[in-house]
Amino acid sequence: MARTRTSRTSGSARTGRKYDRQRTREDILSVANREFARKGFNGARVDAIASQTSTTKRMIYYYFGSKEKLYIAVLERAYARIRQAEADLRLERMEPEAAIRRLAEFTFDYDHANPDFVRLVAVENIHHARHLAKSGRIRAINKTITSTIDAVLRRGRRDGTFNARVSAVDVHMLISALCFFHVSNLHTFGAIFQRDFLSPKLRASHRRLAADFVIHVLRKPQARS
Amino acid sequence: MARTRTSRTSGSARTGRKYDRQRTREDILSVANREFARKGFNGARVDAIASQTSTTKRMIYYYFGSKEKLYIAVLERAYARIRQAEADLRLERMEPEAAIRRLAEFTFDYDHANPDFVRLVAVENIHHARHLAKSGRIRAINKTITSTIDAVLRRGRRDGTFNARVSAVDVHMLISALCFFHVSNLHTFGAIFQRDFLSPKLRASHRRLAADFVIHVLRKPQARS
Amino acid sequence: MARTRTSRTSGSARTGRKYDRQRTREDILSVANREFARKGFNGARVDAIASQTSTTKRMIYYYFGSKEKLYIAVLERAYARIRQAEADLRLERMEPEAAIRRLAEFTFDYDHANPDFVRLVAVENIHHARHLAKSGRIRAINKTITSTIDAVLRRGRRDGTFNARVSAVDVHMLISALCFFHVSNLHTFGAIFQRDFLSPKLRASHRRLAADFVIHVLRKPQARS
Amino acid sequence: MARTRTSRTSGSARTGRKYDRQRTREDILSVANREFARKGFNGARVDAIASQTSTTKRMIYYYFGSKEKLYIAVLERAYARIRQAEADLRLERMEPEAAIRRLAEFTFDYDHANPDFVRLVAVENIHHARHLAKSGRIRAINKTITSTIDAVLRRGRRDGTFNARVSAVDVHMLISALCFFHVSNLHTFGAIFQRDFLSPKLRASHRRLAADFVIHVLRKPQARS
DNA sequence: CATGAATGAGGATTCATTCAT
DNA sequence: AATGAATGAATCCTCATTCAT
Repeated sequence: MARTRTSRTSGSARTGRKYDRQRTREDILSVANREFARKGFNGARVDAIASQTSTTKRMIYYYFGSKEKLYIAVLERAYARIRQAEADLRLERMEPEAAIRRLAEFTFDYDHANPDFVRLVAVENIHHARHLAKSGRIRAINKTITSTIDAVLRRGRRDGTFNARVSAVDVHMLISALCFFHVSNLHTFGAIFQRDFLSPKLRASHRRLAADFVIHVLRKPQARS
Repeated sequence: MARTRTSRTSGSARTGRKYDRQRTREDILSVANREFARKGFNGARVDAIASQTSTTKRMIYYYFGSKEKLYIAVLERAYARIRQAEADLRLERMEPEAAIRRLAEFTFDYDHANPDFVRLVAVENIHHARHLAKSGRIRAINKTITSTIDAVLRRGRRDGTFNARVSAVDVHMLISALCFFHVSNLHTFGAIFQRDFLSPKLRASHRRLAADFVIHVLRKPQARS
Repeated sequence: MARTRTSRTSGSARTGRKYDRQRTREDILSVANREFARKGFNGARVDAIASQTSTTKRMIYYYFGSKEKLYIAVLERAYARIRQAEADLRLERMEPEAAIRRLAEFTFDYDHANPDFVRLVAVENIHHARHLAKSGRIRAINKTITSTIDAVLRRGRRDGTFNARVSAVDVHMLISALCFFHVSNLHTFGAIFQRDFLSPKLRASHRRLAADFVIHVLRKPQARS
Repeated sequence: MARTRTSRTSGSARTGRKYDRQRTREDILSVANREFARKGFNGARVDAIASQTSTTKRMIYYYFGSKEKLYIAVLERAYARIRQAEADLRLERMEPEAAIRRLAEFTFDYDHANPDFVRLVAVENIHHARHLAKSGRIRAINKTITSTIDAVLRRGRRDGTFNARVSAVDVHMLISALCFFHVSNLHTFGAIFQRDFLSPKLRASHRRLAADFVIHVLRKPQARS
């Protein structure tokens, strides 16, 4: 829903649709996402992006204006996607603890299924979130996740499952931390310890650990020092 | 150790040390570490590194051969440093649980005190640890940490404190994951949620959570679901 | 006059004049005149012109064919305007000396009031009048000024006021030279000597000097070396 | 004098002089002067300059940094040259009126002999002297001319030849005005009136006029209104 | 051993113009 | 008659690296 292709009154939309602006944009964004994630902002080549696209380099500038604006558009799309996927979980219908565990597991799975998203965020952190700061849209997009978590936490506190020490942002961060790292640092760990972090067994174990961690932190303290 | 070779035979050493190879190398490495950490491999400029150094760009090539080799040398130095700092902890003298807690807290503190190390590792992951894989030295350097942890775990299992489900690499990874993210993703989180993750209070809380959870995972299971 | 042709036969004229060819053309020409005068031929951007217009870039090409043809049209308009303004002076009704003085003062004032005309002519000279040479119209347009001056000179010679050494083109050139420079070289002089050549006092002085000297040159020689 | 080539301690200077920095710089500046004068700042092509040079485009950037800095260097050189030529006139040794007449004639001749200087100044005026304003050097260079004229004027006033109404900057401007125009507007006048302004006869007449004009303005008023 | 000078190859971006209704 | 969308061909500039003592 939303994103109805060529919803605007373009000449092409009415007729044979030789050019499809939305499809072309999405094509460019998808390729650019991969390139930026794998080479970093500076390592990415506009030429390389163009050649993997059905259009030309000139079109990239026509649609996005500059390498940086393209990069920001890629960031926006990446955040919009994960937040949308989270919204589709319908956490508000679940029991608080089950909801948090589901979110943790989902995050773990999403990060593993979308390593280019993880790397893109890592790239942006290298650059001190300088580009992200320029996009008001990204901040708006990310509003949903904390408010969703917040609602779950509130229910959990009401029914006595959760303690009140941890905020929604904290929970989001704790979940992200464990899930993100397994993907973001996959390569250095692999190279150093020569261990296959993609093995189903290890993944399942880490997935469990991540979920356990958040639940552990959220639970009502029961005689902890 | 081992590095004394060149400095002994250098002509400069005899003539009052106008040029100090080790000092110059270290100067370049230190500056390069910062530049690579803050700009990424491709974003880093050899010119920029040179101009922050007491030597010239030509010397960088003279000493290191290429941008990539310089980068690898920076990586080696960075890993050597953290592993050395860990060795200085003398974990083998502590009680198993205290040792692990100490290691977790140390890692947390080290990552926060050395964000450029964290970023450098992030940068290397962007590049799929391609450069790290080329350096046999780095793998050798990192042997210490797992063997150290392994010894602690063994003692902990012997005295009945720790369970046997978690390996040394697991512990290292868990600790790293819980500490790394707070520094590596500081900027995106800060930009999106406008929260100061450098505040002492928040830092202390995350530090505690990290250490607690590692211990929690290692402890003998006592009726956990 | 003469231009009524197209507007009469245009479809728009019949349908309530949604599009007014003449008005659109004039709009484009006016904006283009400013842009070309301020940026030079190569520095001027068709996009920049379009965006200051009520129409689009496409229309500029539709009406004028190319950047160069637009530029030539701008030149033609600029020359037509000044020659028309001169014709409006009705010099043929004045005494010869008064007529020449009036023309000199008018030229001085016109150049100051229309710096973009002065700059446009300067721009065209940078390009060796290459574009102007292509326009027969411009040559035709400029016929008037010399013939007007010529008539005045003839009267002046007849009544014994003027000598016969100076031609109409000479007078036109002398007047232009004395007036043009103050506007055309305003900026370099200002930047170098930090003096305000737009001050009313200085302007009045230069205006006077210019007019005086033209008369001086034209007058019957009275014992000049 | 001055400009002793390779006076700095360059490696090449000591040996076979394969590369001569000063000569290369001068080569580039000379070609760039022509290109900028004939095409304007925006019309000039760095590629075109390079190909007329004994070096490469890369060297232009190595020596001058950017197209704009090259252009500014060209401007500085152009002003330095004319001011140096003026200094060589030794006006301080002449009678006041002869000195001014000599300066006017020299300026006329210089402008005709160096049309690219005239056009360069015209180009800079198109750009509102924006680049010139960035160069403190140019202002310094131009100090000499006004102080030289000022000394002459002072002598002329003392001996009763000159009136006190006109300043040194005024004189410089009056001289420049008439000489400059004949060169700067050569092409439009030629194209419009199809008259050869380069003919020796016409040139001599204009040269005379220019000198007469300044003297006329400077002379003690003798019964002028 | 040390180094100032030079550079080939490529990189992002712009601009006038045309396509296709 | 009028126009939104698309684009080939430059254009300025940068960067890691090597030359030549």
